[in-house]
Amino acid sequence: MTVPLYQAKAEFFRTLGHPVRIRVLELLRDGPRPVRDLLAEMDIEASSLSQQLAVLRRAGIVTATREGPTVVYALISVDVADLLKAARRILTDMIAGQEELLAELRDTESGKVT
Amino acid sequence: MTVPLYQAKAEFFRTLGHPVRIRVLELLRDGPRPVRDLLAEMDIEASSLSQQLAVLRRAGIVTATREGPTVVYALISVDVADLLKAARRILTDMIAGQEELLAELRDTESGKVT
DNA sequence: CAAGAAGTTGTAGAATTATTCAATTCACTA
DNA sequence: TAGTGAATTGAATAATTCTACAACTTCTTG
Repeated sequence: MTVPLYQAKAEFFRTLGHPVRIRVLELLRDGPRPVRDLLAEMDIEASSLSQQLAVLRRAGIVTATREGPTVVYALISVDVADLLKAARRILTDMIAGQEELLAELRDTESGKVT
Repeated sequence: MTVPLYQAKAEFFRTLGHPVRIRVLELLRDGPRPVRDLLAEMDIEASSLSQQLAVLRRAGIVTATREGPTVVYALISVDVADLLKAARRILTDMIAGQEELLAELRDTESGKVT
């Protein structure tokens, strides 16, 4: 094998590490969509979106197929949806943890020493 | 809320996007471990490892607790393990796909037109 | 207290990524 | 075939992140 798996994994995660790319993947979770559609949900310029789509394409996470004048994107694997779900779970846990911490700090500040 | 969720997600993935950090998380999957232990499995300098541990700490993905002269790291959430598993699934699918493609190319090259 | 082991931090320079805007391709239709 | 909508590409600049090394902190033990 050329690239150790943990390095491939790191590259893969790095590919996901961009707000626009995440949004694209989340939109594609509900099925394939033309670029125009993605663009409509996103308030960025077409070329910026295209740059990010290219990153996802190069990484092999999505596929693009031309249909006449429009290009339709899709996830290569539905497993990507699971991954995003797992990430959300972790994040909500983390945020909940932070809120607890915050609440604790508030209480402490107002005199109650815990 | 301050930061939209998709941005938090992107940051989270970006945090995972480094080979050393991935290895650390994989090692921590089996339970908490002292830095010394991690270091032994990794063939990098202590300071480099420390840098990456700091990234994970700041992101709140791991916790560090001092126990005498050593510092023990642990995952904040076991869900992180699920995430890594999901990632492996996707990657192995992708690699399998590439191999198929490769095989196809090989066949084509040797005369068989598909 | 001095010395050593275990980790962490600061930081400078190199390397990657992001962002933006103009130019380009491709497909369709008047 | 000229024009238009849809999307991509190229390339320059700005911003982040990596890497490596030296200095530093903490704890422990002689």
